[in-house]
Amino acid sequence: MVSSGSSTSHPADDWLQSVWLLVKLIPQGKVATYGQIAALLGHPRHARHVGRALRLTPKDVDVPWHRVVGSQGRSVFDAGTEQAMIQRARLESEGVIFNDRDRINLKIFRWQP
DNA sequence: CTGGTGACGTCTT
DNA sequence: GAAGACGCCACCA
Repeated sequence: MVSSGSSTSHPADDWLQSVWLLVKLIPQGKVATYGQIAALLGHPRHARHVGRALRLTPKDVDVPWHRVVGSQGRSVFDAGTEQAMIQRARLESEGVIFNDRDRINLKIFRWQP
């Protein structure tokens, strides 16, 4: 059966699937960075593409995107935006502590596969 | 093809 | 430590 590329699978889709799959592995109460996800997938300099993949995540796919933050343990969203507040609320409800400067201590909360 | 853009990261001031 | 410049690369007008 299908051996070579299924007409329905596009290289870009493969990337999206890989990102979603990995992000799903982040346990509750832990976070990962975009760069970390990219590196784990074998593409150290594709942090932005991880973000793109998460942005394209369909609603019917359950992916804990809120557990992915910037390299400084800070949300990449501007404070005040809907996304930023949802992310913070969900993380805090999982036990993640935010700094007085809205920062997460990666030494403690970073996911280590 | 060229240029602008983006759920990022790193280096330099 | 904050802010700006660059780097990276897929995508789109």
